[in-house]
Amino acid sequence: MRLSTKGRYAVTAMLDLTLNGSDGPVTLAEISETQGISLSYLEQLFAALRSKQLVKGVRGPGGGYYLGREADEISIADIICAVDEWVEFTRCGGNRDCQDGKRCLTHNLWDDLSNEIFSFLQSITLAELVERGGLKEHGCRKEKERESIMPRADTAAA
Amino acid sequence: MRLSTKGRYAVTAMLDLTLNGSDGPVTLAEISETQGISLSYLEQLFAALRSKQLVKGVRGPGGGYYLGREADEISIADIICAVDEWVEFTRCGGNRDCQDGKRCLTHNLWDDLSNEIFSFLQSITLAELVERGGLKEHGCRKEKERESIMPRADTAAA
DNA sequence: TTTTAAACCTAGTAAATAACTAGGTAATTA
DNA sequence: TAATTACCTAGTTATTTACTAGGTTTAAAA
Repeated sequence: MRLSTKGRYAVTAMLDLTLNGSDGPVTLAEISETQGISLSYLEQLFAALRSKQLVKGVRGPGGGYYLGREADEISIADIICAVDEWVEFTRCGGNRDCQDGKRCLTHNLWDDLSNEIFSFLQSITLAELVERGGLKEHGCRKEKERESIMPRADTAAA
Repeated sequence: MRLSTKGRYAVTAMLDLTLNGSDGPVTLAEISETQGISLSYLEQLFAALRSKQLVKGVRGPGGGYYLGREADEISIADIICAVDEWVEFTRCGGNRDCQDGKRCLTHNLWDDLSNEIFSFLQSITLAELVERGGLKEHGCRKEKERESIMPRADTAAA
């Protein structure tokens, strides 16, 4: 499991879909504007998300993106795995007898950690994240200002 | 908490010290040879480890490195934090009201995950790792071949 | 039917980092 | 005094991140 800002961007964008997708598709231009992520970078992230059926694209004017499944059926692990492809913590390529028939000494460590992180992220869905954050009421973009989910890079504290 | 091969190299090297440090200091040349990590890169890693008192250097012929504390008093988190300096998962710089007085929606998520990973790695010491791996008997480099702890990059499976 | 707004696609680029190389100096032992 | 080690500094290459620039399709709206 790899953890980077890339995966966090993807989670942020998916959260934006969750919050604002109830009345029509959300455009990447909107997400780009609100969350401060470049449009073309979002397109790349969404290409990966789409290939895993986590989002559905609608072309043409009035188009945009929907969640590919219900928000309570998409885990954070799903999202991160889609954009940050799995990188083994070990160098063994995943085979269990990497060291002359037995597993190398650190193998179990990184394996366990990897599982730990994965199950943590898999246990949290987009729906739960919205509930937990208590920000469900901010989702209606027709009546209120859209809201940034993550601080912008340029306004982040030093 | 950042997780990269850098931190894994450091853990591997520290494990080598743990296994082979019982009869005199271990040289970086030995670790470099056995674990397949470049000498100069090891020197950089050990500069960081030394600054955190995780290792003690002994200069001159017959010199090398010892563990800075007992193996059961050094956690994996200690090692990784020494070489992979902490990078916030959030962009908030750690302040709790990054989003107009309230915490951003993903803040708690990354915060929780970060804590999860940290406490996992903090709960495991070098000593435990050696016991768990059941490789304690391989530590005597005078009588047996030294053993690679992690597969070399060039021999790793494709 | 034309225009327009969006997804969708490809290639390239700048910045950061990881991992390494090269070439030293300083301390300690034999 | 010579050898061996830690210790230090300044580069270099490869990879990845995040972005830019330019397209093409699709479908709604004018």
